[in-house]
Amino acid sequence: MRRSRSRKGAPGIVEVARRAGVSPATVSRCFNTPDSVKPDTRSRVAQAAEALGYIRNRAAGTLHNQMSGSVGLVVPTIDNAIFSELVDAFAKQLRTHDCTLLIATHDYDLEQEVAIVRSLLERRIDAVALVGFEHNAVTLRMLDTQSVPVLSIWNYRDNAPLPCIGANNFAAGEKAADHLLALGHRDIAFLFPSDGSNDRAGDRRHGALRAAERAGINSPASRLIDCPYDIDQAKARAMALLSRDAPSAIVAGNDVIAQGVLYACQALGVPVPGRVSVVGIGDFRGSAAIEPRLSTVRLPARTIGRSAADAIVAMSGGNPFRLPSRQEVPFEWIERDSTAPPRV
Amino acid sequence: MRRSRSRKGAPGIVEVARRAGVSPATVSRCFNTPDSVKPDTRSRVAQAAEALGYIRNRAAGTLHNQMSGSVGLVVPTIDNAIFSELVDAFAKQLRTHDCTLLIATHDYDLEQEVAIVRSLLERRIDAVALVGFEHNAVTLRMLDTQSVPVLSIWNYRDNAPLPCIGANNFAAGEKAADHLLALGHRDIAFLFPSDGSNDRAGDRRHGALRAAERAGINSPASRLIDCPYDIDQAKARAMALLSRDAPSAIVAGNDVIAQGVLYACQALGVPVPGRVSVVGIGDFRGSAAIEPRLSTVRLPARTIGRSAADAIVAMSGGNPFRLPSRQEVPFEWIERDSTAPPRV
DNA sequence: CGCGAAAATGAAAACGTTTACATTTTTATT
DNA sequence: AATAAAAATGTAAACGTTTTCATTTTCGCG
Repeated sequence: MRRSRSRKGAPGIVEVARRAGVSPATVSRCFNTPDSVKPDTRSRVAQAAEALGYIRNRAAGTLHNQMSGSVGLVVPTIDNAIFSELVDAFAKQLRTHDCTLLIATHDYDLEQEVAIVRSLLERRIDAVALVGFEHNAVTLRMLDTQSVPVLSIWNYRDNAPLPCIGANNFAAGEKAADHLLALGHRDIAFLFPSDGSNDRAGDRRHGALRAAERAGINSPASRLIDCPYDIDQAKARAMALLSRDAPSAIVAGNDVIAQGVLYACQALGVPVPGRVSVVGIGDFRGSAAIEPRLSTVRLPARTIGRSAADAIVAMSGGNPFRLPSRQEVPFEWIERDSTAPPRV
Repeated sequence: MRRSRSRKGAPGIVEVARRAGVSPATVSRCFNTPDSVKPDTRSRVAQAAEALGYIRNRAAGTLHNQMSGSVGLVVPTIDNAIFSELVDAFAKQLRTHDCTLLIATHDYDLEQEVAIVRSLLERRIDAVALVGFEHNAVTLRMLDTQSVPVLSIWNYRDNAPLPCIGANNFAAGEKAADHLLALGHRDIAFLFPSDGSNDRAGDRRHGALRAAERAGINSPASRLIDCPYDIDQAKARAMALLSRDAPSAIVAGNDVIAQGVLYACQALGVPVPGRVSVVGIGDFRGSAAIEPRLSTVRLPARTIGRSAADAIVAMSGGNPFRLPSRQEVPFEWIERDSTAPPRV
């Protein structure tokens, strides 16, 4: 029994070259710089490649010129409406650049992230996109040592420590709270995850709280509720809150939480927006369909995903101008039916 | 200005070898077969690698032995609760095997799938997982020529044309309908996507219809409604249906559709399950929280994802026993609050 | 101590491309 | 038609590992 050798009998560039009656170099050029080969030769090569079922081996090229044509994407999770839209858009746009996507998730565990990034680096990805700004120092150092461009996606800050493309989560949080305040609400509860490694949630929460303060409201601890991005837990937390001492309005850390809150209201027979107003952040799939239709801050996940893909391809081109140092993608307030002035 | 050369100054295996005072071969062995090197040497090497910040280049290894340590996963989309759980579990389990995931989506377009698989093959993935059984012949031929193992995931059939791991979607459809029939419903509407390339949905639909037939019900065309896996569209379709001529029960092609149906009922003030019973298929995140809590057939996405990851790693080991020819993962009927006997 | 076997290591040849450079062919210009 | 310049192609040397085979070191045991 021999070793695994040439993938069974799959032909290489030299077989194609032989069949087309040219040198391997010419075949290579047909794929990489087609304009540099005579149309006639080109078609002979194409025909030979087709006949042989040739599929080039990018690993060989990668070895030679350090470009793999793949980029890495590291997200906390995709098992959640939060990121799936972003990832989907990113993946699709990447394909238009003939670039493949290596993806990995770490469940908000930054230790895992280190291992993941190392693994991506071993595969010589051309660039990597990470969600948010909170990262292990080791992660960042490795990336730097290997001089692999990094792009932080999803969140945006004026003073971001990394090139980034995303929405201003602080402002989004402000916006959500401001809407409620403008309607006249004074007793507002905030349901946000507190996870320290989640800077997006942190920014939103700070933004919302800042808005409340600005309006002269000092929220007691009982109005600041810790809640993960999980619909079941959100529903449970909201039911506890509502059956004890319902506020007149609730700001949810994202639409998943808002959805849980809405279900809690239904379960308890609390009218929305009659008795309680609810705002979300994100505008996920389904937020426009839920009853009552959810008022929320739309974070343009697809736009971010697409721009990020374009940017990362540009960055990985070895381009010295690591282009989009920072790009803020605007969000939008979407008013629907889950908010109204407080009962007097 | 030179070409891109050795990634800036990132050290290679020979630098590590020099620093540790051993040959490159020994360094290589430290990573691949640590037991074959003396503990003392091993630690010297580890130390040198650490000091230099060495990250091995798998492309080089791939070139040599045809194993990349990456597998491909091709799904229609991840922008949807349907697959995100599956993909997430698959990705996580793969990491436990120190294997990376190349992912791509084709939006139910089998032409795209061909291009995607070619692109994955160029990166020399060790195996590839595809969703379902419907694939372009070219796709399958390429895979065969390159002798790359394929695993079909998500759906299961006794006579599947490919090794597969998944749930029996036909039986799941039967189960959903049977529950309604057992409750005494005779006027049932079916909301399913009809997309020809979606064998999972097709199987479910056939299963549900078969169950109805078996009960002596011959559903008129007006009860067979075409509906994509999209919550907004499902809601719209359901509103049209309910406001015209409401059936006593609805089988939804999956939980996303069911969710839309439930929202439609709320929007119209149709009591569930009082006036209309609704069953879903899938048991997605949120189906247990929605009001009324959705009765559904739980398809164990995470279990499938995990098993599929294990299986594909086993298959890519060059193992001649392409192990799990077919593996059926059982589903489970989850009865909650959206179903009841018909009003008399 | 010495011997043979086993374990650890080293030397060097792959692996399948890409690309700088050399060479040949084509084209444009006179 | 001759020639210079441009375009097309070929030659061969990388790229950074892994692995076979050969060599050296270590070990067990008489």
